[in-house]
Amino acid sequence: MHRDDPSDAAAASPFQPLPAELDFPSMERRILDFWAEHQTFERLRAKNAAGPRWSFIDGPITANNPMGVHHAWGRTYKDVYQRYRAMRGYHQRYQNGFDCQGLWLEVEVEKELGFESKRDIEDFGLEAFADACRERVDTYAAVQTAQSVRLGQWMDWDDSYYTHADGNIEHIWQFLRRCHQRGWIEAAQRAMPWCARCGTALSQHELIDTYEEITHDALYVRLPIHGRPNAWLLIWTTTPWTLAANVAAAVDPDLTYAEVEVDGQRYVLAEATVSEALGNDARIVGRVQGADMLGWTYEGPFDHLPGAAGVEHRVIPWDDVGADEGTGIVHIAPGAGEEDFRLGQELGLPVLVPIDENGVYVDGYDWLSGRDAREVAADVIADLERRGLLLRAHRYEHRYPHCWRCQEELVFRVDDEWFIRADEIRQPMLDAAAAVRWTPDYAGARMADWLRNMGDWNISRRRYWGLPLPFYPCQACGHLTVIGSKRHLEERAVSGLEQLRELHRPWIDQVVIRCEGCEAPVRRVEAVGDAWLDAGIVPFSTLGYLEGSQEFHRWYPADFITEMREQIRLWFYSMLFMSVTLENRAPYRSVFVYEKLNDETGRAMHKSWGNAIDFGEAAERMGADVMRWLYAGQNPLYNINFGYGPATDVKRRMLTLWNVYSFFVTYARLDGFDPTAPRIPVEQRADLDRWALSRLQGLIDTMTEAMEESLVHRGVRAAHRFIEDLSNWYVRRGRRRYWKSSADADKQAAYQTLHELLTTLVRLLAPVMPFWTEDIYQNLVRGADPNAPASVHLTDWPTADNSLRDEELEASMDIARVVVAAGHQARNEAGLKLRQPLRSAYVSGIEPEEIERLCSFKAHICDELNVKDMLNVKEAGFTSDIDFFETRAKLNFRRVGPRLGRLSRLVAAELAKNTEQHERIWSQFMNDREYKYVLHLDWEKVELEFDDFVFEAVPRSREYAVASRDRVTVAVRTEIDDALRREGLAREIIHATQNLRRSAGLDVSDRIRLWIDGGSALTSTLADHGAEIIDEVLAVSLNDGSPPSQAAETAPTLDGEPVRIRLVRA
RNA sequence: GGGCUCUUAGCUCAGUCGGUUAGAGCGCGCCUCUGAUAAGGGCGAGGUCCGUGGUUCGAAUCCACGAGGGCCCA
Repeated sequence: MHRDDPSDAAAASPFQPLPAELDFPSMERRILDFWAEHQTFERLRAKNAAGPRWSFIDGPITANNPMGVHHAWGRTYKDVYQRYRAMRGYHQRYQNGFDCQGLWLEVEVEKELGFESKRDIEDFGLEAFADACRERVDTYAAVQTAQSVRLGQWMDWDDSYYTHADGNIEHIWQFLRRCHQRGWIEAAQRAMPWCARCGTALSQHELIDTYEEITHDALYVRLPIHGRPNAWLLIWTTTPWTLAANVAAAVDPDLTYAEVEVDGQRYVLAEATVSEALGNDARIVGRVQGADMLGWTYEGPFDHLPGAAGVEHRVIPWDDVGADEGTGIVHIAPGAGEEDFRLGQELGLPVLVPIDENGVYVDGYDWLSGRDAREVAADVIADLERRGLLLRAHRYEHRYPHCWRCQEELVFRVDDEWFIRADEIRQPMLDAAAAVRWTPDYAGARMADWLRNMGDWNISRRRYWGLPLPFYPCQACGHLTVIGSKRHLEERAVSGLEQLRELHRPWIDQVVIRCEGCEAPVRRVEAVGDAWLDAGIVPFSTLGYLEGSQEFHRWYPADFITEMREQIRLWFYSMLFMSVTLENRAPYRSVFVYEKLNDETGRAMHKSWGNAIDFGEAAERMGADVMRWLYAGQNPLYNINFGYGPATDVKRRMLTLWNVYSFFVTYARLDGFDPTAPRIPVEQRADLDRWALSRLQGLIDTMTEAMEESLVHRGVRAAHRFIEDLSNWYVRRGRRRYWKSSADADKQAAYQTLHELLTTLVRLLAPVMPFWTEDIYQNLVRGADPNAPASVHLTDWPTADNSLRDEELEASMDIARVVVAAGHQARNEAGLKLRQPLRSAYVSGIEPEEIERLCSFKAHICDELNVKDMLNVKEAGFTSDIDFFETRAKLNFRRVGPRLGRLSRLVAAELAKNTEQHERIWSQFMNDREYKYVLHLDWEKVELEFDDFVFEAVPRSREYAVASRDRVTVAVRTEIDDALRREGLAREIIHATQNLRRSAGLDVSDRIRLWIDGGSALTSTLADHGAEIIDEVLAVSLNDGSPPSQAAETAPTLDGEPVRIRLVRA
């Protein structure tokens, strides 16, 4: 340590000292204030206003609850890429979006108001309900905005779009009108998965992931076969309520059915199911093929009720009947089952729909009427039993779908629904999707698969707070009028316009229009639209498409969008559908898809499982930058495991950078380093500097490429490696350059280089870690140069300077580090403490040119390994008889393989047999590179040249500690003579004294008076190394007079010598 | 039943153009270094690269089949 009195320099330094600890949350709050105060975001937008455009569309977040940490993942991607584009000068929209209507909202508002059914909503009043929905949107849009700001996301928050806005609705109307003009809109009866609580059908994409294991009552029911006394069809069902809708019984024509007699009654069922259904005692008295049963008729289970009367129940064929469970005879209720309905359509079966939209039996079903279908199982069982139709009932566990919003069990129900026919647009959508760049690319395949399989789009929901479908079917002429805009509505309206507050129920329902077919007055259908219409229209509605705005053509299609993978079949799909319909092309050029967020053990997060992490709490505990780094570093192919454990990991890595930063600031202050001083030309700087700057250029390229390809995690990983190198090699190797007392050019070069490395690094990391990089930038750049851009986010993205690239230097440094690692290993294995200097280290196994280049790092290697000299084997005069390693020759398969083919194995084996020759082969090549080694096999000879070999050294130690890694072998001479021993002792003393200084609470730059006593070894050590010790520990005197009684003291045993060290501040 | 995808150390994951000794981080144990360091370095334990077959001089890597997980469709 050599330090001059630093106090004046530090006081004048432009760099502020660092706090003791890196505290992300408090630093981030400070930076948020800073940005607000300086209007940094506004200045960024102004700066780029004339730049090229980069168009991004924000997928709307449902403004329904506070945002979760999974939203924060996606928002981090959005912010990272927008910030990167901003640093490259792109003009952007920065428009955030909220999803504001649909079933999501309604269900939450219902919960809030304590409602249990649609009737509660009707009683409450649609107007009041709409107001409540609106209010919830306002509340949570504000909450989510504040949270996003906290995350560091930069958006034009005052310009957010809302999908419940009239403008958004009008654009959807326009889309629907275009669909209608092409003949794609139709109302049709379909069996739909139905939520009785929500009172509406669900579409196919809402059914996914909703199956849960559940126990139901399963029934064996016997039904009398017409014309065959005492003969019964035995059917099995797990949904007793659907028996009232039975119209047929399906059998597999290829299956063999058994007639079984029990208690004088004959049952027909599939032979394979007999013992399961009737027990092992059942006696088979006859057999019949399924095909022969077709045309039988039977009496239905509820034929006596008016609602089910008058239906002829037949036995019908169906290939999908299985004998795995049940009886091989399937109860068919086309009005209450999806497959049943399809089968019924094919065969022209009647459709009985016994329940209304709330799941309640309609009139005509006697005691069932008015009762909830989900609650009648026990009574149906009792009723059947009383009427002698029940054979037995049992509990049955199976997977059954639930409503994804309210968790109620779903039923299937036939109803009139509105659809957009998909067949005509399928191919154009496939074509449009094929032109999109999907990242990762499997997402494109997924979309194509979805499109090939998509059914007609069910767009109607029997709800309230949603897009009002602009469908006006005319009772008089049958024409369907589809309104395409508010103006269109005004043109056709005959009444109700005056009360039209907004395009929502109940107001819109009051507007009556003239039919476009016959001018008769027509009312709107009551249904509202699928919420994916709301989100899908956003590329148009937010750009004034309907008004023919210029903005639309400037920003459409989007350059980039990103959301979770599930959005392929949701938002990406609905946008694509609408955009292909309106403009015949995809609304986005590239799409980035990421996976799911789980807790840190890999389990899904659920509030009820107690493993969900609140965003606000996470931001305050780990910090937004740490979260962002964690998200950005994730490989998007895999689910992310998010939690405080992984965050601690990230923070530890950040600490590495913090240490480098802190090191720089500490010494730059002491030395009064001025970053605005003239730069020392790079070619005049130390190899270490040139190496680090070269590495930096590589990092710039890697980061840039990662950002351009939307694979930021690659950049994050490269940055991580760079930070490791910066700390564990550049600073570790270079730290003495900052300590020396003279202010020479090398010291200046060291400061300049580290300053450049840090300030460039923070620009590269600014998109990922906007807060901390700003903090560092303000201190390292703005503090010293008021003319620099006011924020790191107002600087330009770094570009690599190829003149600073030196790949040879990087390669050599890599080898030097391998040599150091091998040397450490050798010393360690021999039990030689690093503090003990040794005479020499020998390096072998690498090419002569590499050795040569390595010699320029000799000082680093010697210092790291604490040896006096590093020699390569050749210059040390060793030849083939050296005794600490031997050379092995192996085949270079990469070269030899293609040439020799099958023979290469034999050659390799032959070579391995004669290891004693390897040394000779090596020296032949060393003497003459053109030498050809000829290997004689039994039947032919093979000629091998230098490049056909790989040479490596194998340790064979004696007086040397030897270790090999990669192809490098390092041997350290283990002999310790007296001079080395004294030097080792001196270093022990320095180390002990430094520890004593620290424990005595001295400052790094304090001077001391020092006293050391001990035996004769110590005396001779002080004679040889006293000056060095004085120098290192900043002593002004050694053993001068007697120490005061308050002197700090330590008395260790060093290298077997008892030593006493005392010191006081000078 | 069909499609997409994944499977590498106890955990989380790298592994480029196929090249013969498969790596990192975390965790664990031992050692070590340290006046930037809640750090760093070394060693150790820990691998059927999911399995089988094929292509190839050579397979974690390419192909086929199979198993298991995830997702999607039916």
